[in-house]
Amino acid sequence: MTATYRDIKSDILGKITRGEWTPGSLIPGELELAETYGSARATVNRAMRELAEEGIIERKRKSGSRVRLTPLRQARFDIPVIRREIEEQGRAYRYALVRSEVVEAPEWLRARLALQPGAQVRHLICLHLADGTPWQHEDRWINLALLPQALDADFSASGPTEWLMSQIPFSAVEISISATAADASLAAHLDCAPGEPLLMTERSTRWNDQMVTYVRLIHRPGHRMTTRY
Amino acid sequence: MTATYRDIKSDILGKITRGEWTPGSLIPGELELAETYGSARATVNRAMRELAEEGIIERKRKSGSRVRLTPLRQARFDIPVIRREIEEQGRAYRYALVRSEVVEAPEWLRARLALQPGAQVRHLICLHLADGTPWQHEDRWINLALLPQALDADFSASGPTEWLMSQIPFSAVEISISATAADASLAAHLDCAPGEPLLMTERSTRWNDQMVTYVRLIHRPGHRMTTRY
DNA sequence: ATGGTTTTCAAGTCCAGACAAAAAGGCAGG
DNA sequence: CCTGCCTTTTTGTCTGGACTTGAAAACCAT
Repeated sequence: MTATYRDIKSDILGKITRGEWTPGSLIPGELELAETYGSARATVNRAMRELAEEGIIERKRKSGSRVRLTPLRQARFDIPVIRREIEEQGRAYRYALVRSEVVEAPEWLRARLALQPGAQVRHLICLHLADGTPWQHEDRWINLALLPQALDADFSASGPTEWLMSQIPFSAVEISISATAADASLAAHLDCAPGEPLLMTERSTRWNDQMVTYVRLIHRPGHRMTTRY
Repeated sequence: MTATYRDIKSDILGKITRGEWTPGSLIPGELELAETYGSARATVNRAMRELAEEGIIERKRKSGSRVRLTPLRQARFDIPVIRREIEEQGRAYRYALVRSEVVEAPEWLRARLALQPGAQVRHLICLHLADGTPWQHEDRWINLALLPQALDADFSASGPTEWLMSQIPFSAVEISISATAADASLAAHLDCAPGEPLLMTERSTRWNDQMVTYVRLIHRPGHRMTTRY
């Protein structure tokens, strides 16, 4: 019958959304709240900590907790494993390897991955399809200095993403989203008009301060990433 | 000198990224870990809980915790308050109201906001500029049935986003990102070529199952949303 | 075998108390 | 007035103990 940290959390959130505690105002201290809710301070602490993580309130030692003036909105998108994303829609997933080569890293990639001049990379272009229609275009570069196994790996049957997940642990990732226009090759692969606006996700994966792989994922025309909270 | 939950967390993460504990494998139980680290179970619990939140491991009662086979990657983007985003770059923020009208909600908006036929909405088009160059185009619709104050509010000096934050508490938000092409009007406002691919963020804000506002934010050409982890 | 019931185990939560660490505010000396 | 030190307040974390809950597994009767 006693208050759970969830109860406390939603009660506080209620007070904020109902306007009882206005943005910028100071929230009672943990000790006081623990008393009013009849719980331990640790329980109040957890409730408040989670609210802070969610960007609702701001906490500082000595000064106390206050309602954020600008509720820091953050969107969390799941980066799905593409095979699963498609199969969960009840559609048939198909993978196709468009191109595979081992080359010296071009200038722009060297800059991005901080590679030595002359470094070898494996470059792959793949297509992911749902019920036969193109879903995503994958342009993948793998650092062979760090992942020599990638030289012999066979990507004709399944994509490099799944292979990579079994090969490397990761330590840091940078994701970036932007819009780009379809060039001739993209248009052909994604079955759309040249110049069509497309959503692009770029991802660099790092391990111990070394870049392992860089991928440019171009989504099918009209694709949208959605999240709710 | 004793292990903190952070120590434990990073040690476990290390074991996973180094491959000592492989994807799918079972992690020792909290009690056992507490013993090996010489800490209380609650401390181990916090470490493990956070790892689970971050999608590194998967926990189930009775079965125990195991390393996720597909490390659920999720990207978290901060949705900045635009004024601040620009000012933090040391650039001058400027706001301009392009258009303001009160109209009957068009069909597509009614469908999206679940409005009654004939419902009145306030429609605003604004521009946010950094050092005089266009940064973001805001196309905002406000439900007047829910927010009648919006009828009289003056948006000529500052944007509706900041006004709204002071007016409504929020309860649920849906954010969606996609790519779109610049039409003639967008091209003129954002100072780019028609047809140029642009990143678009759409946001619907709800309060108590009623749609309060819908906004379509079009970012300047070349804009990218980035996150790291 | 089959389906329902009980056991058992691991995670989930809570508590009361303790100490640590950050930071604001006050105080003293220059 | 400024500077550095000390005190106090508040959050941050840890402990060792307890009870709760969900789900797998074992048991039992059909």
